[in-house]
Amino acid sequence: MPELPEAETIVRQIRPSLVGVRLGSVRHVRADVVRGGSAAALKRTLRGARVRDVSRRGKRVLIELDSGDGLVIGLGMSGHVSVCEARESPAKHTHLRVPLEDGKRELRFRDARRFGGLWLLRGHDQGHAGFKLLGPEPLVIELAEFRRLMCRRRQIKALLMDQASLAGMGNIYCDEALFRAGIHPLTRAADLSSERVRNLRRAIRRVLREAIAAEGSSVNSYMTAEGRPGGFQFKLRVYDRAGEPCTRCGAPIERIQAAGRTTHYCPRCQKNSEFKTQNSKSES
DNA sequence: AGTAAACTCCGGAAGC
DNA sequence: TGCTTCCGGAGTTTAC
Repeated sequence: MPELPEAETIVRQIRPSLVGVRLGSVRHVRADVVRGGSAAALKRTLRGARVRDVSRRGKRVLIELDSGDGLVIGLGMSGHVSVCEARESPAKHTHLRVPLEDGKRELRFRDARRFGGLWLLRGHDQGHAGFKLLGPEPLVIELAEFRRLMCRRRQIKALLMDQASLAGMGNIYCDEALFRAGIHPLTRAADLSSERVRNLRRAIRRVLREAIAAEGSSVNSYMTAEGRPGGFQFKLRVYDRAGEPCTRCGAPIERIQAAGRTTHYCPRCQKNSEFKTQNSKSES
């Protein structure tokens, strides 16, 4: 599932093909995949526009135009972005095709499950555009601000996954960061000691940087923009490893529900004192 | 107000 | 082969 490292990988790969390039007329767009703005407005905005930059916000890809407008691509859980040969026959579930000015290549967006989508950003509402405001970037946030975030009473896992609190963490990297920080996923954020908060921020930064270096995790259908699988799935320590031995202590990794999500953790390495941990209803 | 849970969208994968 | 079930990012709704 594409999260911050996967989005970052896609951005790095398509950026060189797009920056400074003029877009042609939208060749195909599936109307109900356009969630911010209309398909007609999207066509009008993209046609003839020059790409100023390609960047990432949280787990979303942002294509900024010289006009000041922009296109946000949300990847959902099965979204794929690529710049490919225009004559290449489009894969199933391709919802957006935008030719580049050379006419030989195309920007494409494909998303089988359609949990992702497209948002048109008008110059004046950068950051909003129909979807909830995003929280700070986990690789940028300073310790003091991170501490303020952790003052809430929510479960730490729910808080980390909430895009309005922190932008870019999903199920995989949440579990991995909590493991590295030795924090039980059901702990209330406000109950974390000062030292644990500092460790958690460091664990988040490390796991995200390592995952970016490996071009993301291919656990389901994720592929880089260049069509290759990432490499970080081989370095996951708890995610999708229920029953397998902990890489640190050997205890079997457990799977529970937290914040409505499948959650993996080591019961020995991520043990918080009892009064700091909420009881799980669905321990398996 | 803050938190949490249920429901919704959808198709691939797994299980029977 | 064909059915049913499960899963999830995130918005919305509902309930404490």
